Amino acid sequence: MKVSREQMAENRRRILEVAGTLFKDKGFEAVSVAEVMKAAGLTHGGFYGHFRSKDDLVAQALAHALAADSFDEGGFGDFVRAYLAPRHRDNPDKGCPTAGLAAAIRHQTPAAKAAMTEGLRAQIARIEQALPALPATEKRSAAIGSWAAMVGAVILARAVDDPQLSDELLEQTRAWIDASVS
Amino acid sequence: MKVSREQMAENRRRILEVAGTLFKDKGFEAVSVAEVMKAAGLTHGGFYGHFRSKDDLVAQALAHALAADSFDEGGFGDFVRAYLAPRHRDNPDKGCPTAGLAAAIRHQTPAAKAAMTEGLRAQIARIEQALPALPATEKRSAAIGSWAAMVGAVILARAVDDPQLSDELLEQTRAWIDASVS
DNA sequence: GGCTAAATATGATAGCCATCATCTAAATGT
DNA sequence: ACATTTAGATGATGGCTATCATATTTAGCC
Repeated sequence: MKVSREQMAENRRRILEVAGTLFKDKGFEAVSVAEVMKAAGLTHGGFYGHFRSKDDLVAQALAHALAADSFDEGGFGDFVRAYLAPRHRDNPDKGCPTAGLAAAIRHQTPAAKAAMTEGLRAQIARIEQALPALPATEKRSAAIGSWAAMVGAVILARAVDDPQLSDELLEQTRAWIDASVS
Repeated sequence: MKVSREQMAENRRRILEVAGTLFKDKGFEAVSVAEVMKAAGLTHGGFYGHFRSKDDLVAQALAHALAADSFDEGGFGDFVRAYLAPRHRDNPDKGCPTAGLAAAIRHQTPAAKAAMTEGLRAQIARIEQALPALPATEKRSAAIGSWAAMVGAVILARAVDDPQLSDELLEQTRAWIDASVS
């Protein structure tokens, strides 16, 4: 049945939202179009009214998720602490799309790569802003280096079986960033 | 047709090897059992004589790849330079299995996670060995932090569309690690 | 209020893939 | 040399999934 314009717009937004969390949780390939639609409260048929293909959904959901991704107030130290926390590690679906999806982008379409590139650029800029005062050259490398370390640490912490080692990865990476930034 | 014991052992080794490079190149899900067997010079039928399932292959290929992963001579500085090089970024199939596969481990079986855990432990120990003299506490966090940064930087550099930004990610991460370790 | 277009639902279709069954032929042990 | 065992080849099968065709219902417009 047809729905109102706003309904449709909200359906679309919900599809993007739900797709983002599902993708972060299970990966692009492990989530079917039908699953996304069902999670959005719809059936699979309407999908191609909203998106040209699953690849199109992937690219748009990624752009959507990365756009929402921002600094939740607080300074750089708070951000690092929250990012490298067990709570973040243990909830990929609610967490950073870069940590959850960056590695999979390599196998996606150019549009998805473009979205990731923009998201990354923005994130580096945000970190540069938030970083304690430093000479410009050092600031750039501190922003990039610490962001790489944060993303890498969360990915590794999620890949590991042993909770103790996993905790240590987060904690030591935090210590290392703290030490390097001050 | 039956082959000699050694033939079979070598076939098995080749399957593991080839599976490792294919997985690193295209991801676990994008590589079919038949494709692995074909790349190893066999047909798909014999597969289940060697492995219980594709998941079993994944776990064993991962363990195999991580075991081969070692320090190619040289000190810590040389290692970081080679790891954060365009050559490494551009050849995932020949590169570090951690950078290529760590993020996908989260969706794999417990056996695969165990293999990754062991590989990671060994790698951290190797870095601790290679690291310039430092107090023990700092050494541990430097090993973990720099490894997280290296893995994260390569993953991000591979996810990005813009070659200039990608190069910068590698270069600045290297600079940041250099600065932090000395 | 009725007409039309559009959003979603229902119901195929076709391709891919992991796994299994069966066959073939060569290696191994006697 | 022969019998037996077994690695690998060939050829299904069943399940899943992206995508498309068609039907239905209702919003948006006159």
